[in-house]
Amino acid sequence: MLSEEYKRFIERWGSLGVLWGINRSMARVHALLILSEEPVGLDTVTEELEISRGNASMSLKELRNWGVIKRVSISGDRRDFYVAEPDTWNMIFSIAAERKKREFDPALEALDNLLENAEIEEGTGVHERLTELSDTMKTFDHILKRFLGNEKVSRGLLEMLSGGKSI
Amino acid sequence: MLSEEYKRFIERWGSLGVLWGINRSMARVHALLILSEEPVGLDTVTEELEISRGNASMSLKELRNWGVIKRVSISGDRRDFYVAEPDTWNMIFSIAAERKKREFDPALEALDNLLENAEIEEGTGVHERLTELSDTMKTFDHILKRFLGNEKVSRGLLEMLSGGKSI
DNA sequence: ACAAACTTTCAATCCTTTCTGAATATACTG
DNA sequence: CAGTATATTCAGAAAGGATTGAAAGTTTGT
Repeated sequence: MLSEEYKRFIERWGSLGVLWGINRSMARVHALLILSEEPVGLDTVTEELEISRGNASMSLKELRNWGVIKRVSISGDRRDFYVAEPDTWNMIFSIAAERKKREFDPALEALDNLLENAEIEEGTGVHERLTELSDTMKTFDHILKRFLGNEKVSRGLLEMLSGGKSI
Repeated sequence: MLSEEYKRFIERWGSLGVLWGINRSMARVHALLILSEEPVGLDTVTEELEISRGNASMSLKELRNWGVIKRVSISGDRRDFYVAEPDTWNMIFSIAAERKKREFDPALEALDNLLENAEIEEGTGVHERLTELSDTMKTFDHILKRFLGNEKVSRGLLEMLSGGKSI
């Protein structure tokens, strides 16, 4: 049984989930796992959050796809249990990587597609703007890839940067 | 009158908009401005995109809030016209800053709120995880602030990083 | 092989968000 | 200042997504 404060947090996290492109249920389930001392099973999720089994099951699956929770087994129990990803950097990187894949990559692709297929006259403002946008996004992409691709390196960089050294 | 290829792009950008937390109409309007050689007025938007005036007006307003389009005036014409932000780095930074504000900041706030109000016993796994998550997010926040706060510095860094130097 | 647990699917329903269009406000012109 | 062009707002309609619950399917452990 959850305290009022915990419940409030779960609801708040859930509302935020909508802004994040994951849905309310998923975010609530995630919050529940973050707040749970013990691994959590499907039944607990449905009971505490008052959502259907189907919804709970799907949400857990999606959260696993995002890499922010993990399945664990408890010996002597046949059921599946879940815990939030314990490494918070991992969690943040997983989210960032997943969102890049879903939101950024397709946009860049759409743009390059357009540049290839629509025969936009060179020298026009539109052509110039689109190529510039594509270039800028590619640079961004490049940086994100490096950043998210090599965890250890990134952490080092992050810690260094956050440590007060001027960029 | 837009070519088929342009129309396809606009629709594609619109679908992506949904993933981005801005809605389809806003994203379509944005795409239209990106593709337009000339400044675009409200009427053009409603006609090309076949949306209501109200929707077009709201979308333009929101896009201005995001800082990805600008209002311009054409002498001799009383109406308002709009163009896409011409500086693509600016555009990307605006989007990043806006999204941080909407998605990241409230999450961090919710977390710190919880830590303050719910008296979670120190030494428990939950307490440890929550403080660690908060710390990690604060580091992230710090970096993002620096990065987005000083445009010139960031650009320099970006260009340097993308220029092949190993991190 | 059986049973317990979990997953998937899907139509019906509920809830949210988006869009419309008329009403309202604002700005410009002569 | 009256009249007209333009822009914005907002209540209600429409569309779109999420959730449920039940049924069918799958996996796992004994």
